[in-house]
Amino acid sequence: MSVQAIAKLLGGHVPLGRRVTVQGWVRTRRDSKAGLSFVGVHDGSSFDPLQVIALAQLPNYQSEVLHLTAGCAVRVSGELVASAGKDQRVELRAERIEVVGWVDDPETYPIAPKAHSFEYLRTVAHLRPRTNSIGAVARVRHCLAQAINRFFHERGYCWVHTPIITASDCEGAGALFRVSTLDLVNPPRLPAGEVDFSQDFFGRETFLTVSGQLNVEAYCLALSKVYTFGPTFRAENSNTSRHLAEFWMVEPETAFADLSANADLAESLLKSVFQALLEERADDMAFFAQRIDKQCIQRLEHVVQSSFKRMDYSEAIRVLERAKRSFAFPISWGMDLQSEHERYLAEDYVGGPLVLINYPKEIKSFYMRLNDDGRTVAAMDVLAPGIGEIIGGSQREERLEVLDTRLDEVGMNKAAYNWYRDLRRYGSVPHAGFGLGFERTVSYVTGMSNVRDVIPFPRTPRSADY
RNA sequence: UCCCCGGUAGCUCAGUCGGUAGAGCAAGUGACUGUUAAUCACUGGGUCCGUGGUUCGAGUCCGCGCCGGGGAGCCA
Repeated sequence: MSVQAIAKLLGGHVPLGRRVTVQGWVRTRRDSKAGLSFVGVHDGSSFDPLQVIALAQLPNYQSEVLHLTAGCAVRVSGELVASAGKDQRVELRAERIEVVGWVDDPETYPIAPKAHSFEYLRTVAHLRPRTNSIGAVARVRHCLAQAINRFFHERGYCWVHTPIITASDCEGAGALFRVSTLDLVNPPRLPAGEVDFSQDFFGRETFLTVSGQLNVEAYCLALSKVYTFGPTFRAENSNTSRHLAEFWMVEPETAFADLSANADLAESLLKSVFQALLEERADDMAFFAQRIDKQCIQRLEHVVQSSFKRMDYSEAIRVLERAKRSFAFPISWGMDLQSEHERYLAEDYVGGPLVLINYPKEIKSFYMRLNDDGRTVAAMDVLAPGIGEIIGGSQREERLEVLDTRLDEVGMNKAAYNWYRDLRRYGSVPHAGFGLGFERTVSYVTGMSNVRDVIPFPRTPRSADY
């Protein structure tokens, strides 16, 4: 008897009357004095559990089946039949139920068949994937990751595995996690007293990467279309529903592309993966729409159908200055937008995703291409209603002299960027790219309001359990 | 890091004026039933976050600390 994924059985891919085996964990058990029990079995392959009919004639009915509780692991063999109940099309009429693993103490099993707060579930991160919500998030996350890789692959982009350990802070700012094998208590020191990193593992100071961008640019100027998709680390003391110390980021980089092409790519990427999600995970999305965020499906459908509004930073400032409502932080040209401004633009003024472009150079990174006006750079942020900045990117400065001037202006050490500057000396071409926050994307599509609940094991300040 | 709010049963929470604690859900037992967040009855279940203080007496008031949530900043 073949082992089948429950998704296959519920999806109608196995004919009625077939004898099959399923393996999974008990979600619920309901007993009927008519001489049978209903056991909801879940294996993670789909949102819905499979209803198993356990007749009292089973040899272990009294001794075991009647003691099954949420979380017990079972292997069930039987015949797939049409269901007499109304909430499912098929069910499994058990001929044999083997209890593979019991739950020690049902009273204290952390995942009771009841509603739990997400705050609580974070404290049992090793068991929370057994819940409806977190299980659905895991499948959605996988679906999006696959869709992203497929999107780029189909367009000729090469997935580049940029390093996790890096020697330079590629943004020139932001806190990094140090990577070191030195003795923290008694490190080797130079005569002047500073720590002697030449004796460290790599012979120099190293950190966990805050972005794969600089490295992927090197591959972009050889393979033309590339992207990274991997973990990223920021040691910022950020305590919000949108920040993690370890998160995943997608960073495409396209040679011979300008800012407009970059924005086009961002837009078609989001549309493509949202479309894939709606098609492939309708079961999980229906759950999110029912229990988490009523708008989530129509929001995605709207994004897929509409075209993203593009707006110059300067125009956005004019819009904000004209806005009828008042802001806690007044805004004027040259200032970075506050969350309230971004929210107003995306949620109230546009009512959908918005691409803001051409920011003042002073508030953006050194590698962004200087526009002809001399005071703005070819930067772009994609703002999504409800989540804020979901994508940040730019056309890169491909002119060495201009790049050097910018490095000097921000007071960065040019020598540390020699290999990056080399790219501008040897066959430099215009190129552009962006970073898509993967957790923010999962959060946006599911309506899960905290990114800590859309990554399997969240890392945040003072929290790295599990 | 800053500003607010919170920490009481396995979970979600209530707890009045300071007088040693209660509900719902979950769990256990029983009844009932092709059930499906089943229903009904009964039962068990407490380091009131920690620490110091005020008081005859602290879940309750005060100080400090820890943890969590919302917002802000940083950003993806």
